[in-house]
Formats: sequence, structure tokens, C-alpha cells
Amino acid sequence: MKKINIVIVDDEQLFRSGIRFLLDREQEFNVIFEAENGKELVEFLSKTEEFPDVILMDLKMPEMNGVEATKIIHKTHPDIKIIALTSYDGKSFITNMIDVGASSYLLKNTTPKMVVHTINEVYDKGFYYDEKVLKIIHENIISSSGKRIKSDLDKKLLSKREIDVLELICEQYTTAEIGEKLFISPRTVEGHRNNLLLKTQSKNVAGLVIYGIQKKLIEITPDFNI
Amino acid sequence: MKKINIVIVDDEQLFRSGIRFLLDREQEFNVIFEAENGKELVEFLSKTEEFPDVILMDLKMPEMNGVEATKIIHKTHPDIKIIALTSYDGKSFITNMIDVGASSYLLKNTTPKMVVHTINEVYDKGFYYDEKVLKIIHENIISSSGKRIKSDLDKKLLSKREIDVLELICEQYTTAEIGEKLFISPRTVEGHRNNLLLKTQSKNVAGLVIYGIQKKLIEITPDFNI
DNA sequence: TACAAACTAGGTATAAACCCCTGATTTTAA
DNA sequence: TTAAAATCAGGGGTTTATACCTAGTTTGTA
Repeated sequence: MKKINIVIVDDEQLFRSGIRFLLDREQEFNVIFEAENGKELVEFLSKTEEFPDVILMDLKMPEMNGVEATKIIHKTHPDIKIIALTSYDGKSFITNMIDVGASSYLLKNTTPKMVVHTINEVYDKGFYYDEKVLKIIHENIISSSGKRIKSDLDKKLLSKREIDVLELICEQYTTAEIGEKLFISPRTVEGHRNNLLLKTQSKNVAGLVIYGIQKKLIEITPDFNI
Repeated sequence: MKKINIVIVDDEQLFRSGIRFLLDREQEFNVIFEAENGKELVEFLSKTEEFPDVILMDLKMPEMNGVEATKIIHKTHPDIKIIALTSYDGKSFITNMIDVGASSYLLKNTTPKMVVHTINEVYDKGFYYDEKVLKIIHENIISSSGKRIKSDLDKKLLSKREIDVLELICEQYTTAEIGEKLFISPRTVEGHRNNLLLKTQSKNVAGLVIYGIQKKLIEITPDFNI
């Protein structure tokens, strides 16, 4: 009987080690590689002789995140099944991952048994979703009539200069100060900021800051001292 | 030979399971409990007959985070050794955890062997830090002359009303709108906002939004579609 | 009960942000 | 090579935020 070849992609080594032990106990599984991020995975696939059947993919990773990696691999290796394995349970994460080619979506807050079951189901039938995720998908289908327009607006990406300005806005600089730093007229900065407000659909700087953080244009460290 | 009793505290079940398997392979370890968050751990300790020798503690958890939990347990059960096990590698996280009573600080991006080694060292000698963490602590000691003043300023906590206002500011509402929502004069809102700017040492709303996110007063979901 | 803090709210000003408009130059891509 | 997008920059205006004041009322607590 052929074993199922598996690759684990996650930036935390300890998590990879743990999952690997869980999977190694199953006779039908064969973990052939661990990658720290999407880039490492793509490089591995470009030069390996032995290909995985299933990839367990985290979302948040340095260098290249899970969405980008899935997008690439789904094009270059459409036969490889990708299971998203992450702690993000938002609708948009799930639908995005499925959109770019994921065959399943597992929350890290799940049981080892469920991971094993999902891998087998995805290998056999091509896809699998547990009840929790199915419910989220179901709710999304119901309210998906007006959604397309929104995602089109999202596709209006920010230009280089707009990102420069956004970064400085997030660092609490005023229009005049930003103009000085970038060696342009404050009116130009205003223009860029207006475009930012339009493109990000924000009302004011508060919205811009949140947008910047979401898109990881600004790094932010949480603070546990309340 | 007495086994080392261990408790694992992490909000991801899969991570807990993985770590548990790694620890169960060692004969001298005995994992007696897994908790999803600080609250569950504190409740367990208040009614258990069998106490852990060592606790592996995550930082970011719902209900009660690792810093708060460590603070409480270090007071009520000073004999229990607490090892921070997290992916946050910032100086302030490390020094904060040590400050509230942690005996060691491990990054999740470590090896299973190192986890085993750290548990043994902490159990035998009372503390242990690997080279990477030691380096960060060392750098912090060198530049710790003017730090105390800063943390004093941080202790000026926000009042309930200020937090109300801050939340609405982060949701892009204007002063007038916030006044309507909270049934107070816009002038009062202004007063609160001025206090917020002082207390958080911000220049404008951008600073307030970042502060709110850091303190987790506002939830923010990352976006992987760049 | 008395004091400190928090909450409330007003006056008066200036600075900055936000809105709507126009138009020139450069870069990029079809 | 031509059209579209990005970048730059200005006029003129309204709205909002920020700064520096004062001060009454409520609330928690020593």
C-alpha cells in the first residue's frame, strides 16, 4: 500500500515537530519535508524528486505567507492537495484560501484525530471540511450577493508613493512633516492621503492606520501589560 | 525516582497535543493537565490535589493571558516553576515575564530537545535561559538606566470612559459622533481624548489607534491579500 | 467625612485634516 | 506609440482635531 507523502509548512519549529510526531504514528503517512515558510516550500518543490500528496500549510509566515504559496503551488502543481492549518477563523481567510486552491481548512484548535481524518479524506476525495468550517462557508454563500463589488475595490492597489505616505501617517507625522521627509509639497501629500482614504474606504487616519496594520505595512507588537 | 509533573497552557489544542507527545516520550516527565488559558489554569490549581512542578505557559490566550496568569500563580504557588513558551521574541515580553515570576523563556521556534533540556534545568536549578534569550536579556541590562521612568508613566491607566472613547476613535468616529453615542457633550469627549493623548504619549489619532491595538482594546484581523 | 480621582462641560484659538476642483509632467503598460 | 496610471502641485473652502484654560458634580475610598 502506497503511503501518503506529506509536507508541513509552519514557521514554528516546535509546532512542526509536534505535528510530525502525531503524523509519524500513522503507518499510512510519510512526512517527507518540513518548511519554515512559503518560499522554502516553493524552492523545495522546484528541485525535489519526490513530491508530496498533501501539504499542511500555515497562513502567517515570514518571507512568503500561506496564501501566496498556495496560489503558486496550485498553478505549478495542481495535483498536490493543500490543507490550510492555522488559528485564523475569520470568514475571509477561509474563503480566500479556498479561492486560491486550498482543498481544506483546519483550525489549529482541533484534535490530532481530526488532522489525520482530514488528510485521509482530502487524499481520497479531494476535499474535506469539518462542521465548524462548513458552517462559516455556508453563512458566506448566503450573504455573497453584494460581495464581489467590494473585492473589486480592494484590487485597486496602493502605489509606492501612497504606501510611503501611509507609513508616515501611521507614525503620527502631519501632512507638513511628511512633505518635508519625502521632499514634496504638502499639497501632494494631501493628494496621496485623499487617494488613500478613497482606496481603503476609510473616513480618517484611524481607518488608514488599521488598514496599514492589516496589510502589515506597519509592524506592531502586542502589549500584555494591561 | 520522582517524575516531574508538568502542566501545558496554550489556546491551540493541536499545539498542546504535539507538545504533550514530545514530553510523554520522556520517562521522567508526567503531564498532569492541559489548560486552554490562564483562567482555566488558575481554576485547576485552586482545586487540584496534585500540583505541577513546572508549567509551560503561552503568552497570547483568550480570557486570561500568560503574564496575568504568571503574576497570580507566582504569588499563590511560589514553588511552581513557570516557563514562558511563546513566539514573541521582543525584549519587553521577556523582561516582563521574568519580572512577574517566570523561571525561563522559550521561543516556539525551538527544538523538542531544548524544551526537554529547559524543563530539566528549571526543575533542578530553578532557572534556565538559552543563548538567544540570554543575549536579549544582556542587551537589556546594559541599557536599563532610564527605563524605570517610562514604565511609571505606563502605569497611568486609562479610565473606563477613556477606553469607551478610545474604542470609538479607533472605529473612525468623530468627536461629535462619539458624543452622541455616549450621550455626553462633544467637549467632554474632547477632554477624554486629550487625556488619552497625554496618557498614551501620542501625537494624534494614529498614535491612539496603535495604542488601542497593542493593548487589545480593539480587535484587528490581519489580511494576507497584498 | 474628607480627599483624590474621574466625569462632566464650557470659552477661545490655532493647527491640521478633509473636500472639491484643476492641471502639468513622468512612468508604465497595452 | 498612445492611452492610462502615477506623481506632482496649486486655489479655495469646511470640518475636525489639538491646545490651553477653568470649574462644577459625582464616585470611590482611606
